Amino acid sequence: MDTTGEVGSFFKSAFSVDNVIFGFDGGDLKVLLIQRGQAPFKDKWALPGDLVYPNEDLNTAAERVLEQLTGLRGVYLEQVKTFGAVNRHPLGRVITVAYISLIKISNYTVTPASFAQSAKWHSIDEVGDLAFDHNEILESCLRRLKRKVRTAPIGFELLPPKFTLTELQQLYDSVLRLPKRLDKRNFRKKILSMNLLVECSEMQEGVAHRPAKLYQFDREKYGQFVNEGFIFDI
Amino acid sequence: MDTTGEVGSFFKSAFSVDNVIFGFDGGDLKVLLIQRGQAPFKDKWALPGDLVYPNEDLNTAAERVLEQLTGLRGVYLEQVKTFGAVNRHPLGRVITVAYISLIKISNYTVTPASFAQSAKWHSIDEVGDLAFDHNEILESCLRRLKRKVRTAPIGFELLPPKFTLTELQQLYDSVLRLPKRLDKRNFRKKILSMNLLVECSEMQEGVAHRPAKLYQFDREKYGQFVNEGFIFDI
DNA sequence: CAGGTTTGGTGTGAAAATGACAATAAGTTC
DNA sequence: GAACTTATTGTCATTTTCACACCAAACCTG
Repeated sequence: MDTTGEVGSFFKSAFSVDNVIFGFDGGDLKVLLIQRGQAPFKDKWALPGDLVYPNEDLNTAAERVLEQLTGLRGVYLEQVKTFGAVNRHPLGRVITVAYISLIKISNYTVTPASFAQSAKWHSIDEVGDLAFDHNEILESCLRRLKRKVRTAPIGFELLPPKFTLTELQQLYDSVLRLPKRLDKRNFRKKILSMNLLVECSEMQEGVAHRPAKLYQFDREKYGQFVNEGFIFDI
Repeated sequence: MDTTGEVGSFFKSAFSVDNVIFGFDGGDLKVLLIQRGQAPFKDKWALPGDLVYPNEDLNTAAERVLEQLTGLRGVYLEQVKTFGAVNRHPLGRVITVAYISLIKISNYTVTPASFAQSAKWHSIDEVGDLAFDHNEILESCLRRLKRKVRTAPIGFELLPPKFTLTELQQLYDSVLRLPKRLDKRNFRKKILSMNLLVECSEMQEGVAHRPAKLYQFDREKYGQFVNEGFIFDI
């Protein structure tokens, strides 16, 4: 970083964070979008985001945006990419840092923050034209999610603490969208062989068929295994 | 992105790009660092970087920094991560977008830009204390390189157009730093089985032992294969 | 030019991982 | 209890991975 000369003349820009909030409800992968209440792009759907406060870290800003919208704290958050095309924002030079967050959709109760006219879950392939360059941002984040879900145990962030193996597989199927769905027997073999899931004593309830066993992801064990060189891979 | 209220009050920040320029000379993996000529951090080694011009895209800025320093254009460039801790820059709020570039070290001839007192290749593990948060940035970029070199054919960007299989393997060994070096026979089998290398008619020259065959990476074939679903993996 | 030195180049077999495949079990509903 | 729905489980063929050692070809030296 160089600071020769008139640094001051450069301080005419702002930066924002935009948050691609993913959720999963057993069917499709979903994104939480807000409908803009003001110009520019009034009434268009957009990613939740905000300008970063002058004395606020980037991650903090992303956490804040998420909390204002959902009331949730301490959820999975990952910086993905920064978008800085000169004219991406009509009101000035604003670059934006895109984040992914993964939340358990059942924990979410509508809390539209003041800046959102309304917020709604959209199926990942029923997202229309978004404000700004948000379609591009969403694309990038989705690609990142697809890669990362196979190399790190982050899929569990989208499921309730206790889940069935079928639910877990459905999650992978919806995120990855492979030409062929995963094979049930092979999937179970693989995920169980990692020894990262612990069987709960309880069973699934309220279903009109044979109830499945519930499992939990063992975060501690995962930490140990990683230290021993284990690499998550599905 | 929200723009309610006094947008103007936020436009007091600047952003920069910092470029982690990797090179390989047959021995260690190297990074190109500059020694700062001014405060802050005068005389400290730092990543080459610069503030982004008001009407300049981020990628363009990264390309510019690279060209000013090395005279090279059109080389591999990848955005890695954005660093925005509030106090990372002593002179104001400056967030920086970190890029990796990979260059063929032999193409590089010292062209210290006006902003650099001097520029020098440093072995990746002989990098001392850097200015700003540049050690952290370098760490991130190195991690990214280690991952990416195994999942995309970017290693070739660090080698001359024609190279021997031994050189290629040495490159992987230096980048990955695995507990055990790669097995020569297995490595050659794997890389050749991808059908991405074409044998040149020429041989290695100027070595005091049996000269090796030279190979070239076939970028076109790689493009085709990717379209057919091929995934590079070493 | 012969012998020594250095790196280049090559194949096999055991073990592990992958991937395709279908029948029975345990509940629910009517 | 009959029909329905989803849960649960194992085998085998194929492919991939990984460990491992020797001869060949060129150069250098004396």
